Formats: sequence, C-alpha cells, structure tokens
Amino acid sequence: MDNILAVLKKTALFQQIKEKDICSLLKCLSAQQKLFAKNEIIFGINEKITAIGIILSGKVQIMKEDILGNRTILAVLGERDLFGEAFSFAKVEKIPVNVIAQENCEILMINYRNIISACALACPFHRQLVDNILLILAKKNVYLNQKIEHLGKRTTRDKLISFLSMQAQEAQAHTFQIPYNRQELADYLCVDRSAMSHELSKLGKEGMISFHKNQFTLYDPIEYDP
Amino acid sequence: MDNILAVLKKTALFQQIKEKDICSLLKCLSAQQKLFAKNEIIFGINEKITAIGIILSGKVQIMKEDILGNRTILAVLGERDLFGEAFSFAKVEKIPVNVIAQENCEILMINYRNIISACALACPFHRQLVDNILLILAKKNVYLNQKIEHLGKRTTRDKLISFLSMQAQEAQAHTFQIPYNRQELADYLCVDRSAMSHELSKLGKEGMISFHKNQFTLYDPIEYDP
DNA sequence: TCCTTTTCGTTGTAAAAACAACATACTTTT
DNA sequence: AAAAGTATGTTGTTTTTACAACGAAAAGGA
Repeated sequence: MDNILAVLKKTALFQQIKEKDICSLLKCLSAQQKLFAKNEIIFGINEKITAIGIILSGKVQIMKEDILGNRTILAVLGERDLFGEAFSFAKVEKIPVNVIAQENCEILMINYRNIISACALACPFHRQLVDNILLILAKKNVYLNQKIEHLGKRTTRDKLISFLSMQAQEAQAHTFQIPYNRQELADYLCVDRSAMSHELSKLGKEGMISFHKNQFTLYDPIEYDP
Repeated sequence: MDNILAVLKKTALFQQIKEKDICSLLKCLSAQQKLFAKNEIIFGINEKITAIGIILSGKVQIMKEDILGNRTILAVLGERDLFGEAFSFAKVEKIPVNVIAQENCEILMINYRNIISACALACPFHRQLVDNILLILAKKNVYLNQKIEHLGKRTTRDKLISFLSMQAQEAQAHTFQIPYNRQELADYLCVDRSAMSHELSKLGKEGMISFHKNQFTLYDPIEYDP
C-alpha cells in the first residue's frame, strides 16, 4: 500500500494532495487495483469504458487496428501514466483502440463517475482531484493543438520551421534544446527521417538555422528572407 | 436577461441545467457580460487568461501570428461557442493567439477558478457544470486525436482513407454522408483541393470507393487489395 | 582499445503533392 | 431561361517527399 502511495503522489492526477488524503480518497473513489499479465487486454477495441487507469508498475501499449488489419502502436505508457481519461469523460461509446499490457502490470482503476461524485465535492482534496483532471485534459488539449499546427503545414520545411519557432518561443531564446533526437522528431512531425535531415541541412546552408545534436539556433527569419 | 438565458441553455457548458438554476449559477460564478466592438481584442497574444468566454451574440476570430508576421485565422466562432477554456484550465502563461471580435459581440466571461470553487460543490447543478466542462475538454481531446491520426498519414491517399474509414465506422455503414464539401475536406486534411480531388477519382477508378457529392461508399478494402 | 550499435547526414530515384490553369457541372439569382 | 457564381473534376508542370542504400560519426560495452 505504501508502495502504491509512493507512485500515486508522483502522478499528475494526485498532485498537491497529501499522502494521507490520497489514502482516504482512494476509498471514496472506490479505486481498484488490478493485475494484468503480459499481452493481456486491459481495454478492448469497441468497448465502452467508464474507468481511467493509472499505471502503478509495468508498461502499457495503446494499439490501433485499422480496417486493413494493420496494427499501429500509438503510444507506450509507463509508471505514473494515465490512460482512458479522454474516452471515459467524453463518454465515447466504442473506444477505437486496444489497451494492452506490454509486460506484467499493476493498474489502478478509478471510475470516472466517482471523480465527480457528490462526495467529491465535500472533501477539499477531492476538489483538488477535479482541478487536476481538468488540468490534465486542458494541457493535453493545448499539446494536441500545437501538434496539429505543425502537422498541418504542407511541407517538411514548414513543419520544421513551425516546430522550431514554437520551441524558441517556449524557451524565450534563439538557442534552445529540443527533447527529441532526429528519428523521434521525424516521428513527431510524421515525416521521413532522411528527408527531414536533408531539409535541416538545407535550412542550415541557407542560414536560417544552425544546430548541433539537440541544440538548435534559430536566426531571425527577416534577416534571411529572400 | 431572458435573452441571455435562452442562449446559455443551448450551450454545451450549461446542458442539463434548468433555466432557473442557470440564473443562480451565474451569480455564484460571478459571470460578467461584456461588450466588444468590431475588431476589438478580446484576449491578446501573450496574455495570461483566467476566464473562459461564451459568445452570446456576434462572431469571434481566433488568430495566430507567426514569427514572420503572417496571420492565420485558426477559427471563427459564433453564438453559443466557448473559447479560452483549454488555455484557462491549462494555466498557460502566454496564450499564443489573439481572440478578436469579428463583429460587435456580447461575451459572457467566467473565471475558471469559480467553476471549481467550493460553492461549486455545494449545489447539484454546479456539479453538472463541472461534469459539462469535463465533457467538453474530453470530447475536444478525442476530436483532436482523430484529426492527428489523419494528418499523420504521409500521403493524401492515406489521409483520405483514414478519414473515410473513420466516418464509415462512426456511421456504422459503408455508405455515409460527410459533413464537408471538397474544399472544406481539403482544409481539414491540410492538403491541396485539386490534388485531393484527383486522388478521390483514382480511388474511385480502383474500386475502393464511390461517391456523389457528400455521399461516399467505402468498399471492403480486402476485396480490392492488390 | 576495439568492437558493436546507434545516430545522423548524404545521395539518387521513383512516387506523390503542390500549384496553376482550365473545363464541366451544378446553384442561385435576376 | 439566361447569367453569374460556386463547386468539382481534369491535366500538365514543378517541387517536394518517400524510400532505399550507404558512409561517417558518435556512443556504449566488453
């Protein structure tokens, strides 16, 4: 149990909530700890889910299967990660993915209805929980919007400029580190790695940017505008 | 006031809440009605916002300005629409867009903190409000994820197949209507309209799909697999 | 240090998309 | 019904990308 608490207090969902309060919260949330063996299906495609899952240990795959039967791993989640929150709160009738245990897993399941239950409102830490889930959903929203802004650009070049500009803006500096290596960046921008590498070189030759490993410098585009 | 209520009861935020309850809710939310003249800035870029806006009348533009000074209209919102909810709840320090009145507007402003206030928990309809905002954020999340799935495909062809497959799945039928005309679909998928039209024709000739105006039929890809 | 593995850039080729320009069909207005 | 406007499909050209294959540099382990 202490083991669980140690993990939970580090999760986004239980931020700002004291360990002892987490303890009582878990009861009023009717949280259930479940074990899944490797390759076991946690949530199946076309299911309706009403619970969110928190990974206490192990790894979980979010897997999409298209009409042709092609499988795509959308994400791999690990300890402290949350899954199913968007589908649960959006009351989606049939989830379009499989959630599968990549290895043996301990998962804490919480029914989304218990999060906004009447009790929820009585305790101050329950209010914090609602605050946290709102923060999680809203942040993801912002993140997804940013990604769409990059992916919406027609060319790899424009995708790169869009991404790097945003990174510079967030760092409030012309020189900044990006959190990806080349392959990861290509995956994030949904482009071919070598083509992206080529485009980066070109941007470098044109004096728009310079870079070394994960560190990029973005020069004022105005100065280099043709 | 009755006028306001008539609009509010149709908004996603106030669903399932009775008119009389909306009335008292507005007070405990300290909701403020504000007027904006055409072209007036409602939320400015780099501001920190703590309120969400509900459009009672008029239209609002969400406008992005990139480093080069290019302006892009990300969205135009109208009566009953909500804006600023993701940035407010995500506690974003500097919003990356301008929100501008496209015409004279009446906006109802609600501070996000009041939505999850202590009071919020006492009244049952306040709980409904929290439920609604969670639903709004979660649904948007699902929507954005879907869009990213389409945009993430490398080719226009794959973007189309991804989009049409999902439409078919949602309609639970091989024949279905899409909510866009060609230009809107191209904009949604972030591709060139004529190139998309060309690809649609090709898919048609290959027997994958058939279509007339907004009605599409998707044939089982297995049968037509080369 | 040497070997292995991973990461990154480069090149060439074939495929695909963007773009522009035009043709056709369908709508709406007058 | 004619005219104007809009939506959609078609075609050709240029640009861009994906893909594959390779080599060099860097990182990590034995």
